[in-house]
Amino acid sequence: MRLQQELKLKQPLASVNHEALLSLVRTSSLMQKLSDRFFSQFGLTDVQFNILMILKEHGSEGLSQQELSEHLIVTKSNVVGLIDRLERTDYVKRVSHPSDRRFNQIVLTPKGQKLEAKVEKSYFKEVDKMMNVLSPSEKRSVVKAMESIRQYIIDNGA
Amino acid sequence: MRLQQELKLKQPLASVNHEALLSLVRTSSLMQKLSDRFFSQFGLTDVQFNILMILKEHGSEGLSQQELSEHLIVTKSNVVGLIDRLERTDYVKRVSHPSDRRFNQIVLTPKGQKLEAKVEKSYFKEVDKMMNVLSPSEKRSVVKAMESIRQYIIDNGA
DNA sequence: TAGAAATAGTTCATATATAAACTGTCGTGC
DNA sequence: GCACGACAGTTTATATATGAACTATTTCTA
Repeated sequence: MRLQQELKLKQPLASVNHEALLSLVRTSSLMQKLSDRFFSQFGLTDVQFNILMILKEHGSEGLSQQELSEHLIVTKSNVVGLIDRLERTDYVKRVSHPSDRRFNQIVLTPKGQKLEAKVEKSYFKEVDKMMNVLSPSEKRSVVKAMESIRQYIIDNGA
Repeated sequence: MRLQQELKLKQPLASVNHEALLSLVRTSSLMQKLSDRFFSQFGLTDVQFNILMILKEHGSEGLSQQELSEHLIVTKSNVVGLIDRLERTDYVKRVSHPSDRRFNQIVLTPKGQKLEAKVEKSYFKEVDKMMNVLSPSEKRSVVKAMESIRQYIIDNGA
């Protein structure tokens, strides 16, 4: 559907720049909702699955909450609650760092590892289904455009 | 910066599809943060400004909370709090529909109109600055790609 | 080495978001 | 004309997110 209709605008969008921006924002908002629905099948949220994937990559060493907050680009205060909830469901645990008691090492439990492996399979299938609506050259073009926008944001003090 | 570094991945991304998806998600997350910082100058959030813009377009008739929730693609229960907060700061008001007391018509106050006009100018300048990192053909390509993805999501029951 | 600065994590107040259960109002059909 | 269904809005419990103020621990420095 055309963006103008989707946004229920009375007037066409005056600026191509605004149209491009809104089309990005709108699309990622819908992708968010699709992913919420997908992960809720497994009793997870998208953020929780993302944490499980990141922790899997870091094995038994795990990551500190500070490091996790940098991976997720969220504040450390947010991470407290995220880990609280994942600990309650026994998917991750906090392990005290042996030589620096300021740190928690967050690691997957066996239960968390099992769930991650199971969900990951399904997840990549869904990703392929969705992204294959784009041709290979469209994908490259999107990746490149997104990189330019992120560079602008970083240069402007993100 | 390359996505792999930004996401602090140990391994390169295995799939182009996943790379394209993460590059979208990451970019919109950073755009969100940039826009948070921008609107906080004016004591607003991005969502609040979006509501002011939508209401401006609908003048003295306003919109019901239900209609607003469709514009914003959020649930009606979310709209309750959004309007509560905008009413507290006197930027919008709830007006009872004259012939159907189930409806609230949400309209801008004069204070809200003034703020919207002021912020809008600045906002479009920032949008132009950011989106002009893309060439016209890149913008068209992004708009087209985003439309394809949204179509997929809608077809898959968004 | 004692005090200050830096760092990791937590808590609190607040904003945004959902789903489910609820209230109040309006129409329709019998 | 009244019961029932549909619809608008609200409330509640929960998840995600921020910034500011706080505690505990470690490190740096005077």
